[in-house]
Amino acid sequence: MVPRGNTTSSLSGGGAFCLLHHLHVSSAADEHMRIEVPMFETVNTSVAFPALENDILAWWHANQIMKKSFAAGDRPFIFYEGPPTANGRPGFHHIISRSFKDIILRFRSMQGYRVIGRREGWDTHGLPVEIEVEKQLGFKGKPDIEQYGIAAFNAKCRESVWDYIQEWRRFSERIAFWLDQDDPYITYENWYIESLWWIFRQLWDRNLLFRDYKVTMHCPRCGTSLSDHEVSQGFRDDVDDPSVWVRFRTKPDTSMAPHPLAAELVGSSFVAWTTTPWTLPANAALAVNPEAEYALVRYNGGAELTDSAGERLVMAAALVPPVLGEHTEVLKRYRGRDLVGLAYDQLFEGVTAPGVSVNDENAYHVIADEFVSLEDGTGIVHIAPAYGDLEIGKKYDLPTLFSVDLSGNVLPDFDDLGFGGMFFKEADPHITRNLKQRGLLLKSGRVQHAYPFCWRCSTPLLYYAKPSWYIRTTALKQQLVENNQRIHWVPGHIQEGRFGNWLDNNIDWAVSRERYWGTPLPIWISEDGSHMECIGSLAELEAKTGRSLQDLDLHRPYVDDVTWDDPQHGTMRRIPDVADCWYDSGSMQVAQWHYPFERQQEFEQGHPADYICEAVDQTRGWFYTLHAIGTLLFGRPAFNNVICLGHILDEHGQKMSKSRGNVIDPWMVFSEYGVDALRWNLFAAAPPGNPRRFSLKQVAETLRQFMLTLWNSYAFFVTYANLDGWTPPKEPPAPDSLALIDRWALAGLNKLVQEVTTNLEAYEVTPAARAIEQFVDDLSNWYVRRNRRRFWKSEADSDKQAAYYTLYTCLVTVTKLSAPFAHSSARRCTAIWLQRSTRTRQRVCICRAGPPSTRHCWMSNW
RNA sequence: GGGCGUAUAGCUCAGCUGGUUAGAGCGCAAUCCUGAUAAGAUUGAGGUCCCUGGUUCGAGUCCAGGUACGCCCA
Repeated sequence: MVPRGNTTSSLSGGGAFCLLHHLHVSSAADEHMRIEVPMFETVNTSVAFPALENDILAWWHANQIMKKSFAAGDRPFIFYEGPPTANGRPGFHHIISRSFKDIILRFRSMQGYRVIGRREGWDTHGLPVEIEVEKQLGFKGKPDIEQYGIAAFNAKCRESVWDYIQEWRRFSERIAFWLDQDDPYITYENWYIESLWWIFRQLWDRNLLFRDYKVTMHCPRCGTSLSDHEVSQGFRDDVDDPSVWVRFRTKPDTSMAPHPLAAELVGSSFVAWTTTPWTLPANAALAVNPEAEYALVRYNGGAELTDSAGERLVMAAALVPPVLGEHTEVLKRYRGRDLVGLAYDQLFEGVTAPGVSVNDENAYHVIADEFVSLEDGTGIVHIAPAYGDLEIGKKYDLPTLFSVDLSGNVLPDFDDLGFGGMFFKEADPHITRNLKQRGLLLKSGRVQHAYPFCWRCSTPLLYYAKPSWYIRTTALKQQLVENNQRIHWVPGHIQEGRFGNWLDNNIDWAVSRERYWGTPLPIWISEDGSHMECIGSLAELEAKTGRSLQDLDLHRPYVDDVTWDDPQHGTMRRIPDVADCWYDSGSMQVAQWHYPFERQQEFEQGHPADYICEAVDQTRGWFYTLHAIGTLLFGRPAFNNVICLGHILDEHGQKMSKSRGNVIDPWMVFSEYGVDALRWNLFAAAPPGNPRRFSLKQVAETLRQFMLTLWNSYAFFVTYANLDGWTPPKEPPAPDSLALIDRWALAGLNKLVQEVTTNLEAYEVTPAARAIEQFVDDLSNWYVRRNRRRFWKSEADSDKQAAYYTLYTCLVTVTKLSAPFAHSSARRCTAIWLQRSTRTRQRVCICRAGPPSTRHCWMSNW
């Protein structure tokens, strides 16, 4: 029979007790009633762990164990919960991160710490949410949203983030991950946003928040720039793209002081290579490497040269053979810098941004710059400032010309040429054909290379020069690097490796998004564009407008309606941008307390975190934004210890994904094997930093090899202890009354306690779990087997007492040690020990049972 | 193209600062045991420690180059 005591009452009234031989109940009226109850609750060897775990869950609920546990402890231990978004279901990988979070927190609780920050956190803003709602409403892009109305759209977003909240809670509870549900931090709350504004204001005041025209990766479908970490998630190798070599015909120089080479190059062409024909109408210059050698060659379309055949082309000398083949004749050689200033005929009529007049004096000339490489292409680079070459454009004062708009469609100016209005990728062949018809296409082909796509919607991205807001992280790069040295990383190589390298190559953080559902950037700009203000609190905004804004929803569109008149600069209006949602989550170190407006003490006590844990994909996500904001605001790291988890793979080493159909349903595992076996397997099977091959076979094996071995060791003990009416002695027996093998077991136990404690304190979970496994194996298959006769014999001599004492001590201690790992079963077992040994019928939560102790005499005397 | 990581028995993994004949569990074969066991004991089969070169008296371990895979960056 499975023990089913999910309440205290079932323990006293359970039928199991009637089976015991020594049970004798005298009159209830008798004050000195002798109840020879069995000391230990009987243990069923055919235990069903899932049922047992559910009983424990019910008991937790009934007795508010979670709350009691949160309130216990004195020394603070700070944890930051990385907020998930509840608009998707919790999956298998969440079991790993939540289990690795939980084990450290439980361990620290048992050591007497009070865990701060053990609360739910919900990441509610951002493109992922918007995309989900757009899908739901059948939208294709931003115009649909505008038409639908921002207010209504954002209301949908606000709802949508709670779609799976109940499932998340059920899930977290089932895997025994305790979070305070009554005090969650939610990134869309006004109070949370106010803290985010405060941070922006701090950065603003220190000139760390700025606007700049920079080339961003722009998703034409989502209508927004993507941050680097978003872009990086969408790179695809082997993207098939056009590869075209284009003739740029030299232009006769009719000026007063003609270029020295102009005359001899009349009638020849520069050859440039590109994989993005759609940028050619935006061409503003051609760039050569100043030091490289260029050649004027005669070329006859690849055919053998005859006396007068062929055209004359200019390109890097070293690249002539790979590009043009062997049938060429070099007529002349030049240094790159000698070509500077030569003019060429523009391919298309350039289009400037509406209302912008540009100086095109410098356009359509050759420039020279070190960045030009000779590794591929022709050594002559086509420059389109608007689509990636903005820095060069600035440097050489080139006009910024456009060929496609922010929706990715070719501008209507090109309607006459037949490709106006086309999506830029579709326009490629039309542009190529146009060049061919005009004799400007030297050759074309296809190329496989890496190209970025939107990580959400798989639309090819555009490099696009747009005004954006940045956090100037590069200004504190040195400090970012130094603070990283103070963080304890598990596994250690992340520190110098992945994270360290990322910091070494730090670039400013593009923090603005031209979207709707997010934290509005608290920047107001005057009508004439000459004056900007950053608002750091609601009170400040009220002061500006002179009215109460207590009922204002700080989201768009409501916040956009808040304006005021500046006496010098006219009406101040908010810029339309919202914040990158990584800014929201990275700021939780401040905003989860609504600091500095409320809960100042909790913030001060709770920064930095002692411990965080997420998967390796957060290196450039949450780990980074936490670190960046911590360093920018407070000059110190935001966290001191971090376990960085590898990804979960299926048993064949393939990534688990819906499309592959190899996703394991967590609930199936819970009901089949139970959470404890699963958790134990995750802790013990492989180090957490490695990618993890997972199979159900492994869980089954953990259940058999470890869980049941431990359980049955209990069962053995309970069976005989109850038969003998054995009770734990108040004082441990003298070491010399113990048999050698007893002392061997206790010494091993002693070592185990130290090993597990040391490892968990170093955030090394796997060695700790493996040590327990080894000990349990030794205990069951060596100690118990060797000593069975001592428990069987009828006389209750000191030898028997010693055996009971030894086994009891080992089991109780192992139970405590394993409580942070496999909480339900451990707690279940502990209930058996503790409640009976103290003769109370109160169940005691093992987290509050105190840490396991070591006895030095065991170490020295066996 | 660059960075980080991984590569040890059929499978999952140990092998610390170089040091006898490279280990464990599972799986496999045989024998035994089983009065807590979904167990266990003993024995056995099973290894080019990814490859190549180098340092060394000695390399799974250190160095260089390469291959494959994973993740990240461009």
